[in-house]
Amino acid sequence: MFITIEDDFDLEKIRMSGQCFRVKELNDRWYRFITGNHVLYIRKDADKRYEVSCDEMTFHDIWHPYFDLDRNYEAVRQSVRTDNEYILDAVEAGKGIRVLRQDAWETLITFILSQRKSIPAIANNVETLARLGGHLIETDYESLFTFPTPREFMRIEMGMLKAAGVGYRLPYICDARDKVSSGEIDLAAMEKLSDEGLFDMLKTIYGVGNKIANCVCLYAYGRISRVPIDTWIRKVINNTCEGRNPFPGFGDVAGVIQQYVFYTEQMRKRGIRKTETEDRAG
DNA sequence: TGGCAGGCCAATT
DNA sequence: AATTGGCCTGCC
Repeated sequence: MFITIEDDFDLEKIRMSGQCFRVKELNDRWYRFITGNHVLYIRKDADKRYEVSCDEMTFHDIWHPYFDLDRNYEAVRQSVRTDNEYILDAVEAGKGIRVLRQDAWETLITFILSQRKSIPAIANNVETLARLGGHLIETDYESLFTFPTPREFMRIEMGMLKAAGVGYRLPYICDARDKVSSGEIDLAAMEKLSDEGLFDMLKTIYGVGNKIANCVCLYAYGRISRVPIDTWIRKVINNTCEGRNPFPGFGDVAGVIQQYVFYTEQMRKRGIRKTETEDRAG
């Protein structure tokens, strides 16, 4: 099936924007996304035109909200008022990124795991958990494992969980698992909380601090005013804003601006690393 | 080979 | 309120 997307939409930038750890670039410019029991294969066909592997109803119900397609990102970009050249450049460089609306449970566990880990290490971890506790789904092209639901997660034996390479985060993910399973944390009901209420509730989980709570607010609940401040964003604040956090100035879309900046830093880091490798080889 | 990675908690001042 | 050490493990 073919669809039209008028607004900013760049699959490669979305993949590299660091929100999601199971996106994969396949052959022939196809991209694969996974959420819950759903798998999407998608590729750009022409300007604003995309080929997708699902039917119209599934796209409308699952992927349209996943890609946050009701929001006008062009308008978000144009709302930016700043004299910070770095941020203006980052907004332009990040054009095409969407802040994905991912499954809250998977986002919670994934970002708990993310602390002091490299992106490849996180991705490997998530795949390991999927194999351990998820269930097999067959697409037309491959078979793969879903991320384990809370119920499935409860069935993973402690020994296996320890061996999954989660390290000192083990008690953190166990606390998240237990609070969600018992209903003490109701991820679905938290949808109706205010941004602050949601943030505070997430922080009651052992191992969830400001950064990770904001990640879940932003990447699972679409709270695009939230700005997770990690080492990269901190570095930008220190280097280009003399330590003064500029993000509150972007108001209710600050989280989107943060995503453009984060993406820019990732690209810069990769560029430097590539150069270093080439230098070493040469 | 070992330093370091998308933080957090707890113990100190 | 602000600062600091320690933490599991795997990737480059």
